[in-house]
Amino acid sequence: MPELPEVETVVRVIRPQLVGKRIIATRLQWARHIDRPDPLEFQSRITGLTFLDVYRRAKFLVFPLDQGETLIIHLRMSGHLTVVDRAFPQDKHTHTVFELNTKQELRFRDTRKFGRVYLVKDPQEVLENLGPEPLDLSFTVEVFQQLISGRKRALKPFLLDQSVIAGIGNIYADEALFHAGLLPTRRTDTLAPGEVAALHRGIQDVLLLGIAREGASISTYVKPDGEMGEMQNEVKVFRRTGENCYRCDHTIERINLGGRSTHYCPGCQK
DNA sequence: ACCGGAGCCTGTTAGC
DNA sequence: TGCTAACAGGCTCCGG
Repeated sequence: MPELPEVETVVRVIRPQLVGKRIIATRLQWARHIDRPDPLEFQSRITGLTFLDVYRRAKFLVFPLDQGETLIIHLRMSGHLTVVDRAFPQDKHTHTVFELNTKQELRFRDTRKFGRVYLVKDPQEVLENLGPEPLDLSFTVEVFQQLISGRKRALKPFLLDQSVIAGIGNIYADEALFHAGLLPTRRTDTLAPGEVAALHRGIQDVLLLGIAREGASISTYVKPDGEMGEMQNEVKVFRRTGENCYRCDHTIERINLGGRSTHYCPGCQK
């Protein structure tokens, strides 16, 4: 499941492959991928436009084009982006394709069809409800404390709320809580200042490690070239139910919290 | 403000 | 071994 580090990895790989190239045609083979505008308008507006840049905002990939248009893609659960030669065999779950002026294609493969594609004049229309980027220099402990203040909520759903902090998903939420030594069921209004700082640190540590390891190939995620990331080898609790904690002698447990499977060490996390 | 549930999807896994 | 049913998971919408 692509989260901030996985999406960042995708951006770093495909940015140099796309910038300066022009879309000469699209193949929309499962039209519901296109969130807006309607597929016909999408196709006519995007054809002929050139990629000016590629960047990440939370788990969204943002592609500024010329003519004041911006393409935005969210990979959700199983989305995968790759730039390949047109002759390269197409996977059966590739539903949306952008043909380039270089005999190459940007292909969006998405087995579970949860992903979404947007073409907008103003990116804020799609991105406006997102909280701060947890790796921005402006995301200080003080800012994080401010986000926590006044809320009464279990830490796990708090971390997953994209309008509070943007980019964390199920894997990195569980890992950040383990790094901070905090139970996922702890409530935001019970944290001491030192615990807030530990959680802030835990979030940044696991996300930076995830980027350094080029993402976690745990369910379906692989890098654009099809190779696995390395972050799955660094994971301390996620999907380690019943296995021993690396730090103490307790067994990793799994509960359901806010409709999400949640993994933690009952020995290390308080 | 927060919680729970439904819905969207299909490959994988658990259970018989 | 082979089948079916439940599950996973990000996000949105809805009602409480």
